[in-house]
Amino acid sequence: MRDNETHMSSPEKRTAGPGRPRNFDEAAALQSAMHVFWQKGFEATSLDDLTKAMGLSRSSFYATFGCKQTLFLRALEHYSENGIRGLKEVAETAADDPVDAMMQALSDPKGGPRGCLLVNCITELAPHDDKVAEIGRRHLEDIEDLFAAAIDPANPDGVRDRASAYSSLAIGTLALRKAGLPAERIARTLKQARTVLTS
Amino acid sequence: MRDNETHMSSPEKRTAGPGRPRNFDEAAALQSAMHVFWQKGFEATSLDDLTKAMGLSRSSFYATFGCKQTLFLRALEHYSENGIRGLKEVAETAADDPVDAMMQALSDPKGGPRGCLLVNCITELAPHDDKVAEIGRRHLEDIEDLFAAAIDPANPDGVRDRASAYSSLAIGTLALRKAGLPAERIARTLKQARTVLTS
DNA sequence: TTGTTTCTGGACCGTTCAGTCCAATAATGT
DNA sequence: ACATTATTGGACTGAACGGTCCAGAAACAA
Repeated sequence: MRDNETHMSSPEKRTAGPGRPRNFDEAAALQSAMHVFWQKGFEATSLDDLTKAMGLSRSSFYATFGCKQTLFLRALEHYSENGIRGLKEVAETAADDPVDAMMQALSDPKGGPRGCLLVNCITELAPHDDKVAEIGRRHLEDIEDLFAAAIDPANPDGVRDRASAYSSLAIGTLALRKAGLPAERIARTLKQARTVLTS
Repeated sequence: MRDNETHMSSPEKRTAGPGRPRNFDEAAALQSAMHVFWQKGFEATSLDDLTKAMGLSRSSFYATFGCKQTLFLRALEHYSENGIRGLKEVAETAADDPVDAMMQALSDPKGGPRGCLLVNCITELAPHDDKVAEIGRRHLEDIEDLFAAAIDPANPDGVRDRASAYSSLAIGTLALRKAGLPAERIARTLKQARTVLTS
């Protein structure tokens, strides 16, 4: 993505009528694409990577998703929605210490060493791509909101700043993971920092 | 960088002798290259970008630096050395509260919204490139060492974990910056978190 | 079956990429 | 001045990129 204004050919709306129906699941394809972007980043992901992972021909790809950039943004939205919903569930499930549970979930995401797709994309693209920055900002704010809601209401001092600190801390550990530092040490760090930040 | 094993043609050692001397400063060229990588990342930086910024012809470029990948690694090393030295100076200068000074410096680096070159590269490349991961790991550990040394010796409990928490926190805020969150809010968050983490 | 509509694979296009190569040039020692 | 050596710019290469296009196959309604 070297340029903000891409060709952006939009997928023509096809009238539903008689004729061959598509034999792939658009949502599943989107999910697959998301995983590729997650693993390789935007620039390093080629159309061959995408079509192969999605099980689509190039034609179907462009007819359905328009262009790489459009698909990418949809994948980011998809990731964000799923991630925030999952994080909310984590907080609700671990009602005894939702903040700690959220920190663990953020720091050790299901994506494994791939980290958080949106944090990756913020780092790679946000400074040069407004749309990515926008989605990223909203994602981060959603996370902060969840932290703010999970913070013990008996300790309401500087809730917003503490929520921000929690998410920054968790996000920061992703870089440590990616650099190859042992997960065990990171978890311990997080645990310790959390007990201190609570007070 | 789609592949770990690149062509890696090494720059032939030129015997010093009579003949035209090079009329550019290798260190300055390296510095310029570093800034380009810092701004655009590895993948998005083309050789034209590099040669233009460095003021070199393609021939001189390859004769001097071998290949893009090699230059890149040298730029990372250069950045790390400079950064760690600068951070150490920050800590020594602000002797009253070196931890706070370091956090500020890390969170609001001279690179501005570009964040930290090494954190960017860890995010973009470390999972697929061992050498980058190695340099990044060392950089992060150096930062942690500086924090550990700066922590009040009257409070020696869990020094290592606290140092790790400080750097994670500072590094995490870089993502917030890149996503476009206002610097003022981030600084406030950091300040508040720091006062709590000290206790 | 026939007609219609949509999907599919692969060929194709123009651009850009990292890297190579060479004739011309410029700075040195003698 | 001359021979020597390294630098320089720019042309070039082969591969990979994102995106387009089309002929044919496949699935529906009738």
